[in-house]
Amino acid sequence: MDKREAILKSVLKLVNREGFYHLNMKKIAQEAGVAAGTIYLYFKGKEDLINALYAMIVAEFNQQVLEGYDDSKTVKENFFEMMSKAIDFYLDQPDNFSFVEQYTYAPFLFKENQDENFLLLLPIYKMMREGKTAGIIRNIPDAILLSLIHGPMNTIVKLHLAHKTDLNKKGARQKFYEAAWDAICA
Amino acid sequence: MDKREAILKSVLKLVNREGFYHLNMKKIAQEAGVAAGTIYLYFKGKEDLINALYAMIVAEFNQQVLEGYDDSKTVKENFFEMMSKAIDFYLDQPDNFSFVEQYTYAPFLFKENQDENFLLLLPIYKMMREGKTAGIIRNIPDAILLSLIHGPMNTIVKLHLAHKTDLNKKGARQKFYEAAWDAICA
Amino acid sequence: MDKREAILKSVLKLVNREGFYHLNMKKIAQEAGVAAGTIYLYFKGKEDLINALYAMIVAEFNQQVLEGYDDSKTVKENFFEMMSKAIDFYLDQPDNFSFVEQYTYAPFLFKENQDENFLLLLPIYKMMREGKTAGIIRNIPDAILLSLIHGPMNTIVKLHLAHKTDLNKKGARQKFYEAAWDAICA
Amino acid sequence: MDKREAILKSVLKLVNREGFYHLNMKKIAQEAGVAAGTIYLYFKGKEDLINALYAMIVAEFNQQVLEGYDDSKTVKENFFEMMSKAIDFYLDQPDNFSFVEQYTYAPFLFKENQDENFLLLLPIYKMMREGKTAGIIRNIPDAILLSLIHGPMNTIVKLHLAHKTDLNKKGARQKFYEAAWDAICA
DNA sequence: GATGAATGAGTTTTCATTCAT
DNA sequence: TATGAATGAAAACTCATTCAT
Repeated sequence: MDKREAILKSVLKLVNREGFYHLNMKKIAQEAGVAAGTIYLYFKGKEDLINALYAMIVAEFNQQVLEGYDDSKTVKENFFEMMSKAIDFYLDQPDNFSFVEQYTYAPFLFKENQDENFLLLLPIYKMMREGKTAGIIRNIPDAILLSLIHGPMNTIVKLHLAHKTDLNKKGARQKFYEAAWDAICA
Repeated sequence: MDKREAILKSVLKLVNREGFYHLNMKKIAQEAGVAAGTIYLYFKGKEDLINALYAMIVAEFNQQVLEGYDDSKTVKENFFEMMSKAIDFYLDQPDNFSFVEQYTYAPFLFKENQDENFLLLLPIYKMMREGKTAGIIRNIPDAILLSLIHGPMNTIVKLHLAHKTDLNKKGARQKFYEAAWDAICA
Repeated sequence: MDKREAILKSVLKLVNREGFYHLNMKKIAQEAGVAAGTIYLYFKGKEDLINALYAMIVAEFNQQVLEGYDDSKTVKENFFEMMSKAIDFYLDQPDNFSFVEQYTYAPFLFKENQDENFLLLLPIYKMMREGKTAGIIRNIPDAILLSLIHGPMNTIVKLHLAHKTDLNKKGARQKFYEAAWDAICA
Repeated sequence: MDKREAILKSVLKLVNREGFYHLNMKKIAQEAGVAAGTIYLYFKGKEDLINALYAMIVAEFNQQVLEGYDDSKTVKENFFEMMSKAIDFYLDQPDNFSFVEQYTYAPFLFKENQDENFLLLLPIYKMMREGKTAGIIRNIPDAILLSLIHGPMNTIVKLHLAHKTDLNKKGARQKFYEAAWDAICA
């Protein structure tokens, strides 16, 4: 495998397994099967490495979620589709979820710009605006809508990954989507 | 002030200001106005200190949220009341929010037991069960309900603290409560 | 002994014994009989440590050389006295010489300000100006005079320390002073 | 250009620009426009490279300085000529000066034999001995004479390169030569 | 000959914890 | 109780050198 890729993957694995706190360059190198110095051929340092990983995940997430978006479908259908894609993304690669959560809540850890926390939410914004224009989605502030979409999705994934629920159980997701939809539909 | 208290408060302040990653015992001592060694008179070590702080916040949170709970009120009233109390808790002491979020998403950082992540959700569980029994709340799995309550609350506080919305604006909270309620009511 | 002092002395010893190139914090700590981390209690880092040592030596040198200066003496007497004091300074503490030489010729190693290279020459400037005013010293540019004073002194010390000559041999210094004086006197 | 040559030149440039301390093989390679590994085709390692460069400069210096030497001229004329050639050497290629100085004062850095420090002084020794034999130069120890010749020359070049004086100014050199001569002539 | 990715030992620096006062 | 200087293990990072291509 490409070494840069291997290093990023090993960070992902380690952050998920042991948390940011226990992450160190030696472990990353070992997990990736490279020498410690090799990391510095691909990244300026720990910070750069972490940021690069976050950027990669965000890009993949947005791409995958927006993939499900189809202008010819109804807002509700798009909402369900996006929820579905987003949940799939994290369920397929649970490490991504853990990493993103830890990254998001680590103020000034590895980022200058707090706003990038919200990069992950871009697909949601798109849908929200279209729904409000069409009068299908409640006319309440964007931030509130956002919280009603992102919040439940985030928490349900967390609960699933903590084995507090099983989103793969038949009907489970449908119920969730419907309920979440009721919070935002006009 | 009591030294133990001062130390806990300074952890809270520092985690919020600089994040877990940049937290260290010297800074904690300085911020608290005590000597580094003094911390060890009150806590076994860094881990114990962090855990003690988390426990303290959880206790305060649960107490404050459950304070608003009144068996003679309707489920919806109790829901609104709880949401309100929970949001107040974090808006009054924003450092608590940042700390709890970071603590929660730092797997195996300072805790063995992942379950304590969910200690904060105890008040919600109480309400949920009563509402379902009374047929007022949707008969869907607890975890899904939980995600529909905790998720939005969590996200809206985050957005407020990031100045992406203002929960103190007239009507803002009411709209939020109503929407969140629609997601869980039968 | 004072630990800060011990650390500075051990840098001096090591730079003289092995050169800047082989200097490292571990060796400094060992030589000083302290833990590696202790150095950082007294100095911000390696750079700060080196600069502090240089500043200390310059201060000692200037103090010792100017001590011999007496306004009631002739310029020539003062010249001899200063040469003598300067040579004594380095012969008594030969490590100082090696350190200062290496520091001086290490561009951008540990210093921003190239001008501080010339701090050591302050006593010479004083004497030069007075001698020129009195018409006893040649009326040629300061820099040339400086080179005729500092240059020989510097080289003779180097040769002595390299055992190429012996400045303690009877009459040796006197001959040197006289010759050096002939270069600058009118 | 010849690669070996390019590598040597790039060391010279880098040592002058950033000092020995910041010199490293990667920078050398980049500056020379070759791959890091290529250096090892021409030199055994860093030490060998540095020593080769020093040897090259010494050879060039001695050749250039001795070029001006003419047995049919007077000792004084030869002295002036040598001073002139030596100063020209460093003023034409200032990097040489910085390199030689740093090399000289880095004990045990790259050389076993301290005596090679004095290789540069060979031309001076030649003149000195002839002058003493002829009774034109003071009958004082060689080392003292050496310090009176090499010392001022060294310092004046340093001051010139540090822009503290200008040896190209009309008459400047002549004054310097005369003064330096007065220190050594009988 | 030439490359430059890879190595890993070595370096600087940090920091939780201890302990003499 | 309280201190804070001191520790030293562990962390991030550097860099001379090698070697497969």
